[in-house]
Amino acid sequence: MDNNISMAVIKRLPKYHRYLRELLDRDVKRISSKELSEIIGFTASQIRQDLNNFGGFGQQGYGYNVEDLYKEIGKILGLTRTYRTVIIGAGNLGQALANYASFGRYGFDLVAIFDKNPKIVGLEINGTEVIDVDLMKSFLTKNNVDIAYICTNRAGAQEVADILVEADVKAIWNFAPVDLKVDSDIRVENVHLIDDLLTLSYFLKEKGESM
Amino acid sequence: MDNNISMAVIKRLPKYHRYLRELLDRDVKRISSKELSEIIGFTASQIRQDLNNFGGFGQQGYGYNVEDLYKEIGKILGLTRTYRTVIIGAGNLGQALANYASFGRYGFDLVAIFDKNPKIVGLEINGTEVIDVDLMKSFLTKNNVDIAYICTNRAGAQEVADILVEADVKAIWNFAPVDLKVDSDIRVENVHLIDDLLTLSYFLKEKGESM
DNA sequence: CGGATATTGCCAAATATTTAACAATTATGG
DNA sequence: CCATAATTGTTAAATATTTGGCAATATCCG
Repeated sequence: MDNNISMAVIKRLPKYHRYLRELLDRDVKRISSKELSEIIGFTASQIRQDLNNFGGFGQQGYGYNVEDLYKEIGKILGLTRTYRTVIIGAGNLGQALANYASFGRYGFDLVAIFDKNPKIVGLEINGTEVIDVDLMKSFLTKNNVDIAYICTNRAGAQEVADILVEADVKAIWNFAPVDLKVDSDIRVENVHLIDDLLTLSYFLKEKGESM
Repeated sequence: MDNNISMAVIKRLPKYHRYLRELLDRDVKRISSKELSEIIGFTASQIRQDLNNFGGFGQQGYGYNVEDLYKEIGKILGLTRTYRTVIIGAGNLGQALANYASFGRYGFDLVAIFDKNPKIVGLEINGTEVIDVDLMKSFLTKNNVDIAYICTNRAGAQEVADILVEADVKAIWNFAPVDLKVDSDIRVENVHLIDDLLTLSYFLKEKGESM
């Protein structure tokens, strides 16, 4: 249906979703591309163009119905169903993600956490059990898992990814500081937190300080 | 000096830095744009064009000296000095960031962690003391701080940001799920982790599953 | 040490993305 | 119920980004 939508547009959709949610919470019923433009920071033209990739959700002379648009974007983003997720690596980051309640609110259900540290295996983190990573493959084949969050260190990440691919997990959200190489029909989002810091320092270096 | 470099280029620099580091670790002395292209996934032409925004680092018939190029990109990214950083909010994410050793390796030194929870105030996390957030402003004015990582919840983030601006912090790395509004001469990177998940679900919804 | 080969830096062409403009349509207020 | 104002969807123009092509120059090897 909606193919050849540019990545630039897709990456803006979550932001629309977020701002519409906020408007909804403030009981705003309607909004024009011009008003939305002022709060979201895109041009009105871009907003109209973006939305029109998916359909004519607005009405001339009126604008967009906030609730309808929110729901439509939710549909486009695939938020009409739930996703089964697992975390691999229960270190600081893995635990932080496990405790992040928001993900659940969007329909991303955490069904298991895997770790190799025997001191952690068996514990519960935010209601989800930590399982020995050696049991991961058998768990994954028995339980249909959609998304895996890789929170291992650099060394373990590729090996984990290979198992995930074999077990037919659909998508990987990778926090290990390496770009994973996987079969092309599995979706991967690599997060390199350090990259953001380097962007900041790029801009900071000029504004000097202690030079 | 190097102004009007496009954001697209700047956002690719950390990736060059990362791959060059890896080549350096593998003792690779020289690399051509063509070879680099194969491992990093950009076109050779783009690599040459990107690098030429900052100077002619290569040599015809030879390619690029890995070590030199790594150092040059480090300079461009501002990695020739250290940056004083603080974390606000010692919840799961704040603690995860505090424990992330890599940041220190790049020269981002954590000098304080702030929290309002009296049970946590006074503790040390990875060698850095947790200080009552009420003392933050006075701390910031006494200690020159470059970058603040906001790891509070949504509600507290904007208030914290206002204090940071007043105390003349140079940059903010914001993990609270809100787009901060700040004075334009302070650099802000907003991280919305949930956005990545929504991008994944966007692509997953088509490939159906439990449909 | 010279010719064949490799490879950059740069410019131009091709694509992609964003912005502007406006006709068509709808709401709104008297 | 009509005239005015608002606002979309869409097309075209303007920008930005990426890719291709190639002269200039350096390496490499016999």
